[in-house]
Amino acid sequence: MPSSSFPAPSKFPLGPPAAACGRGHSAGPAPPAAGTMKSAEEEHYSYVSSGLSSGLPLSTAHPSLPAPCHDLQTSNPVITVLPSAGHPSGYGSTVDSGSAGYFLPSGGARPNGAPTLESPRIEITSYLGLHHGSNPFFHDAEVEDTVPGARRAPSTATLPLPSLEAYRDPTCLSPASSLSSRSCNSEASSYESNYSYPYASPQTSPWQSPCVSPKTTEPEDGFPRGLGACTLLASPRHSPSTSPRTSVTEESWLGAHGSRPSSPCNKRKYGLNGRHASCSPHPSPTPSPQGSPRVSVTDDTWLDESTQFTSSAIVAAINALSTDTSLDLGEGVPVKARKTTLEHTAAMAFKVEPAGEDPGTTPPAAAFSPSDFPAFQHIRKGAFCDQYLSVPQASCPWVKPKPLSPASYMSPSLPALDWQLPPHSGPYELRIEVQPKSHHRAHYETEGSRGAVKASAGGHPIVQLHGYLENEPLTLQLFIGTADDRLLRPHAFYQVHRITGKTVSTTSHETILSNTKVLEILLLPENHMRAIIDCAGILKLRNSDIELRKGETDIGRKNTRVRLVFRVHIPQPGGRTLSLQVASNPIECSQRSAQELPLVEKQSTDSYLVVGGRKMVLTGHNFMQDSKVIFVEKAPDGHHVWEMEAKTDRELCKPNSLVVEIPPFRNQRITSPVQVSFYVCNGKRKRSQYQPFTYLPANGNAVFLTLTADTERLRCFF
DNA sequence: AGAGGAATATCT
DNA sequence: AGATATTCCTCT
Repeated sequence: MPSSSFPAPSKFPLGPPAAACGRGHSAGPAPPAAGTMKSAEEEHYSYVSSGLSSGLPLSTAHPSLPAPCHDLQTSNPVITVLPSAGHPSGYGSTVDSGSAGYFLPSGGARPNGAPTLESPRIEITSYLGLHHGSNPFFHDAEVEDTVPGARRAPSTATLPLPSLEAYRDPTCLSPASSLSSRSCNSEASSYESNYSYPYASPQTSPWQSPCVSPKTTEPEDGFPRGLGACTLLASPRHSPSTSPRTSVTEESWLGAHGSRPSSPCNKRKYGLNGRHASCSPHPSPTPSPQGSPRVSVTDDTWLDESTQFTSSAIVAAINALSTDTSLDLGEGVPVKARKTTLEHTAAMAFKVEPAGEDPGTTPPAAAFSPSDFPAFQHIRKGAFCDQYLSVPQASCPWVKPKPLSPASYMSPSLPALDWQLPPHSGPYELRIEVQPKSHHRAHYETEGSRGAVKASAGGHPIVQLHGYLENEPLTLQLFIGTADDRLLRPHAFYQVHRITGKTVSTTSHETILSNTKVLEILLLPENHMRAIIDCAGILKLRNSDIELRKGETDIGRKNTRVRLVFRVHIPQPGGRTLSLQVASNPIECSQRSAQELPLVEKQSTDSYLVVGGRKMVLTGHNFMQDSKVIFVEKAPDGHHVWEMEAKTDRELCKPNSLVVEIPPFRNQRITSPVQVSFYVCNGKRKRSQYQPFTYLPANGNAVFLTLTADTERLRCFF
């Protein structure tokens, strides 16, 4: 089994498409402009194309689809995909066996396979309500492929869409869908997306239309892969004509882009107007409540991964779903406004909301089986793509399609990237043997690569699949996922960046699922199904670009932590496929992390003359350009304290080191011992920035300055 | 390419 | 004013 292939990405690089799917469908952000939206139905129709294309399996391809599972089990459900062809039912429905279940995010499939939603059409109502219907999260793991037809039903659902628009700026309205970062993601999963499509998430619909630019629709793109779906079709809906946005061409987009909007709002507006004219109008003064569902996650918030599967996990999941969509309770405060941190709390609580939105969660997807709507699959991409604002490719270099690697194959039915999968099932366990460093500065498209993610102890992360005894190599997929407290999903603001070169020992192949770039790495039996991940860097996309995408509800500001997400699809007897997934520890991707509190690990000497003006070298971490060293003298009486800033010799400073000149002590006339200490501060920050640095000598004693009788020569013993 | 640092630009 | 986000520069 080689690999899985991803559906072809759509043309858009950025594409929200995928995301769109996920989210949109599910939760649906409410489309701001209703007008723009097409009816859900339409969407469906549009999709029509044939089913998925099949992937091309290489050796083992499995067409099967993922199935959601219900069980939450802590463990994780596994998803198996059945190849079956045919029937629709399966897709989300059945649960399969055992193991696995995995959660679907929003989808609503039912265990039995029946999609939760049934009606074919999607109603897009915007309201909050939502429902998701059933909990989308859990579905049976296995998914069978069913016939396309079968599945379709799912559609049903009304997607609750919150009013998405509201979400960000009233004016701007973004598409809303909330899903956070994932929004895109959702799409990412191609399959699912497909499935989801039918639903048209609220968000989707509305936006889509506008979005759909003709081009998007085009298949082109180049991505032949899998699903090509995108190509799909230009579904009618997409037809440019239809959509207002048509007018907006990339160019226009570019133009807009070109000059980055300074503020998000502007951008958005721009986007809206331009693209979605319709939207603009809408901007209801009142932001729709729902607007953005997603609460943005802030740094603060994230939880451990572990939680995800626990009961709390469930809750979390729910929250997650809701989150995105969430309408804020309040009102339509733009998501951004909200900002992260807080939100959690409150937000979460109620989040449950409409499911749909969350891309990440997107349960909906699960619900549908591709089979049901073959066409959809394609659609999804296409649709999605369209829906999102297309980003100029230029801006999204990473989007470029690449040739399939041999290993890859497209399987139409692999679980969407925002589906929650277990790390182990039966004899198999996908494990991260060596975790990545907790910090990796991502690079912007305007910069050169900043290299591969490394392991904290040097070297690179290592992933291994245990329990696999076959002789066939498998494809390990890697994408950048979120690290917040909501369900794991592709990160909208970061993409994995493939690194090649002589220093890279692991070859990889790049594909795009939905809006998510995925790196495919072979796991070879001869290597014990173990791979050294030295080919994965992290690309940061501009917040403003991503936030403009339709359906994207996450905000990028302060959303700088990610996780490396690894997946493997193991063919099972009977044609099913077992999908396992494991995520790394969180990785802080901003430069600022390096600006955190300075830490002195050691100083150049432990004893030397300090007569005014001796240089001392401090080595540690997080020293910055403006780091200052403040010496503090405390008189014997303990009441007289003087602080003095040491001069820093920048020319002699090297990374992670500070060369400072110890200032002459004020109390030179004091003949008794004077306690001296110093601390290092970065930037202009004051309190929080100042990190009283307690210098502790090796023996654990405090720092004392012993003044000799002659006082001219002071000896400092640390 | 791969880093590290920092100037600027943008929010909050 | 501060905190963050992006873009630039420089160096190896």
